[in-house]
Amino acid sequence: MSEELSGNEYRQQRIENMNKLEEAGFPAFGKAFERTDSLDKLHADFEVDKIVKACGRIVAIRKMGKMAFAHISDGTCKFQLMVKKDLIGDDNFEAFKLLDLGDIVGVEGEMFITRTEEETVRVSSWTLLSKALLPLPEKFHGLTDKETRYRQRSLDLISNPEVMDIFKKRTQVMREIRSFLDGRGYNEVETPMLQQIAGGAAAKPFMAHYNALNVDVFMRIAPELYLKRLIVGGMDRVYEMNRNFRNEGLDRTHNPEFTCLEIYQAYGDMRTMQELIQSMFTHLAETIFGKMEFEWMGNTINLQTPWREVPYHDLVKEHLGADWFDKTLDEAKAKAAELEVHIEEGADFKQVTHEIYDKTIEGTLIQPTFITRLPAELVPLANPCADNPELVDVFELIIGGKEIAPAYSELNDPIEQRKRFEEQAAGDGSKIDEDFLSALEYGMPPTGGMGIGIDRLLMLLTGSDAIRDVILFPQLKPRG
RNA sequence: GGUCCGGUAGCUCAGUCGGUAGAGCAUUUGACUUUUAAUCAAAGGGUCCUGGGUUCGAGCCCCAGCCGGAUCACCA
Repeated sequence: MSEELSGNEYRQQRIENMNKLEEAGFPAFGKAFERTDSLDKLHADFEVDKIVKACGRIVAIRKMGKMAFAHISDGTCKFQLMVKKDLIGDDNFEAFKLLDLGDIVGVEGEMFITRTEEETVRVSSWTLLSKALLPLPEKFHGLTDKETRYRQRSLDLISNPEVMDIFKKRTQVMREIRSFLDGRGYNEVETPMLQQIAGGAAAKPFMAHYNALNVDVFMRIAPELYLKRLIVGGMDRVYEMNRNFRNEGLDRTHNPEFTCLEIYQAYGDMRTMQELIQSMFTHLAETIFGKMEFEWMGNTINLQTPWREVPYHDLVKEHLGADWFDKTLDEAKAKAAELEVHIEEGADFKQVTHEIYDKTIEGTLIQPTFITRLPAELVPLANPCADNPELVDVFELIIGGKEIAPAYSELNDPIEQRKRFEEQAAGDGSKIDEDFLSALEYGMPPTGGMGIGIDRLLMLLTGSDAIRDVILFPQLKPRG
């Protein structure tokens, strides 16, 4: 309440200024303005004495007796304006002095360079495009309160250029991913977000009700089972990059809706995906960021390929000793206790090993690393390795100690697939996607598939520590 | 969910031992034709997150709650 009341004082003053401006012949909310170019382009094509039309939000203003300087910003960059009373006349100058920080204006004038060597527009006429009734955050420190930044992203974008930059990078990355994949012959497709069976992953779904059919539907947790139907149908290379929804916790690396890129390639396998992701990531790093080294969460990460590849068992032996897989269950549990890793009742040797891996090994893999040949129990939807049916032909890509992308040589045996679904569903037949299974029974070619968490990739590329810094409108609790 | 940290002017932040609520920017008024965190002079602006409690007296201490952050746990 207090902020609204005192906010109203600022608002009241601005409304008074607005009324005075309107009396002086400056309507507060103008029409479309045909500018010569955006402010970054005006700087790029700067020419002394060139007459230009520019527009933007006033982010700084220095008024003097008979002249004034201001900076406008349009989200690309800033540009300085100079307004002189003798050039634009008394009335226009007095009206200009009624402008407030945050107002959006359009100006016309010739470009020149000031004594302090700043490219500037000498204003010959100006128009008010939109009056700002509320004050902007402070110019020097900007807006730093994280809660306000996430809740009022407009303000965040206005006052923090580095935030604008991150989201422009996000746009570029997504565009470049599409053009990279399109160039390699992959088809972008859209599959259902509303699904009657939420398959393709193990996660709690969001639910909704579809009135027209009178059925409950789920927001998808993964597009996987639909993309594989397309592989069966003969779309040999498909991808989808869009939102998944998971009704689970929310923290620094999890948002309930997140963007995932899933790629499938018929007649390929996990190796196909391994080549693809290395080429794609280095391409993004080079073309958009112009570098291969990224600072992320206190580490320097080098994306130079080829990336390290290590079979799961070798990695475990590296950290836990060459004789690890000769140990007994009790010895393994003792080691877990020593490492302060909590083990559930009834865990077997493989589960103990994986728990230790999860808690103490994965986080140490800072440089890009493919973990391959995982135990089949850990990965239910992958084909076994040719030389060992207990292992599956997959990789998990770890960067900065975080899982960035899993890839599989996809399971295409419908009988085995049904068996695994039945184990997963634990007796609840309504959870088994029969339609998908019958698609598989028509025959799915050997297929390589991969999922990439786009938000986490962007965290890495932009050096962001929190997923909320790469999602424009992150989920927050309603204000109390 | 556990633990720890935070919430004070529009914004960024101070606030000592429990004793009249502070600064910078922003705002208002005045001066100022090359400023750029403009400068100079003056002024106004507060439900100290909410609700209880202790006390003669609470921004400060205690309890409960709300929101945010960090971290651990859970969760493919």
